[in-house]
Amino acid sequence: MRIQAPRGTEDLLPSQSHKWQHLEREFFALTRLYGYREIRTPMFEDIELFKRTSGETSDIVSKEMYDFYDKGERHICLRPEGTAPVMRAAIEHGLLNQGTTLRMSYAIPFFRYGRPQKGRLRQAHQFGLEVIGSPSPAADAEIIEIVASYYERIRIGKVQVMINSIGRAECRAKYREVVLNHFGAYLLDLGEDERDKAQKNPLRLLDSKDPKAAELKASVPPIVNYLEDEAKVNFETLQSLLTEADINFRLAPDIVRGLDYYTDTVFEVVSDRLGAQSSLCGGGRYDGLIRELGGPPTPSVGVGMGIERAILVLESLEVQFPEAKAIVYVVQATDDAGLACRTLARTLRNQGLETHLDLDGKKMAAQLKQADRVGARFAAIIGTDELASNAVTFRELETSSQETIPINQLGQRVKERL
RNA sequence: GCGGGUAUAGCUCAGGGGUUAGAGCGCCUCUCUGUGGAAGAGGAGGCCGCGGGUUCGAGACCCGCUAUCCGCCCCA
Repeated sequence: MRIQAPRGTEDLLPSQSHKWQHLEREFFALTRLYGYREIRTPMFEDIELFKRTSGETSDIVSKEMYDFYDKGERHICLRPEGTAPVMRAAIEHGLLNQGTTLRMSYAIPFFRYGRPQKGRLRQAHQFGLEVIGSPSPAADAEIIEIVASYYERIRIGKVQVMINSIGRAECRAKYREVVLNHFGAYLLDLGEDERDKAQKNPLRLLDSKDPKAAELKASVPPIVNYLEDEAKVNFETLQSLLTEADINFRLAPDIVRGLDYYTDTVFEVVSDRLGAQSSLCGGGRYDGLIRELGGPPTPSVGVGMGIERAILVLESLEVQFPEAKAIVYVVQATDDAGLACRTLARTLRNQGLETHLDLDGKKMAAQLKQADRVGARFAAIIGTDELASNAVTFRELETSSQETIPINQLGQRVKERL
């Protein structure tokens, strides 16, 4: 059988890579303005890292880890998310407690062993941001503001951010009981999945799509009614900061998120253009995570934004991506012009112009065809005639207009016409 | 991990037991010996996803596998 890409992985082809490059450029340019610096961590980690942070009963850990044993019998996991590795690195390299708030950005592949479908891959990619060391809701607001402004900047448009607060341990313990009591006897009517959730993490009953559960959850009092005083104040402050920043947000009592490490603020942005995998990005605060990993208690907040999903939305909106267009195609019209053509191509490249040259001794017509095909704007033609007068025929492909000019004026002429 | 659909040329897709498997687009050559796109003519290109089975005969029917799509679970 012919070897194909592993299940749930994708090749990024040359015709598509400009889209990714564009999104990456915009992401790092924008976040740099807020003081974020890129961090790169390994693609795989000791599996314990994720077991400790995401929670043994979370879906990611219990069934979606892409793990294996290496030749040294180490239990390795391809990272299923971005936050825990960054925190591990921050602790390991002593980035904490240096008297400043740490802001880090990253663009990474991550891996989850699930059943692929549109917008869900085994190897997917995300942009991530982490603000480490600030307990303030201003940090939450900053992250959300960046996310909203990023989606606007890449022309997904003005998005609505769904926010919620799930408080801390005390609040959640109380709220677990509230949810369980509320569902109470009806639990028996629900499906196996829902009963399983009730066992492991009752909060997750709230994002169930089961019709009966949906009916029941509508009448559960929202978790924000049970927040600790401080959590409550923070959540209110966050809302007023978002209002002040003109962010379009909505309270979403049913977003609870699948990872154990979240505290207080959780949020996500969804799109109706993504089918079942509707989440464009998700994030929240994780004040306990660093201590869980053996670091000093360090309140932090972060977000992960799906790259494939952003591109799916942009494609469905038919947004045009800036495309790297070939600029000049140097055409060798006669056999004696080889040296002149190669020299000209070098000169143009030294002037910063993308320049293509036929490698295979194709006929002139075929070279022009190539020029057309690679999307060149101009052809620069040299043959015996031009050679004699140190000239070049400068042709604009779209209009078919051409003129013969001194060869040393070509670079400037091209730049004038761009 | 569960349920359902799909798999034929580079791409989009027809063909539903019977000789040498088709179309459109794309590609190559020529008409056109220093000029791309248009038109015409010619041409190349298929383990019909993989493996097994039924049959005189399988691209077609059956089973398994793999991949992909849709939904569930879950999430980016």
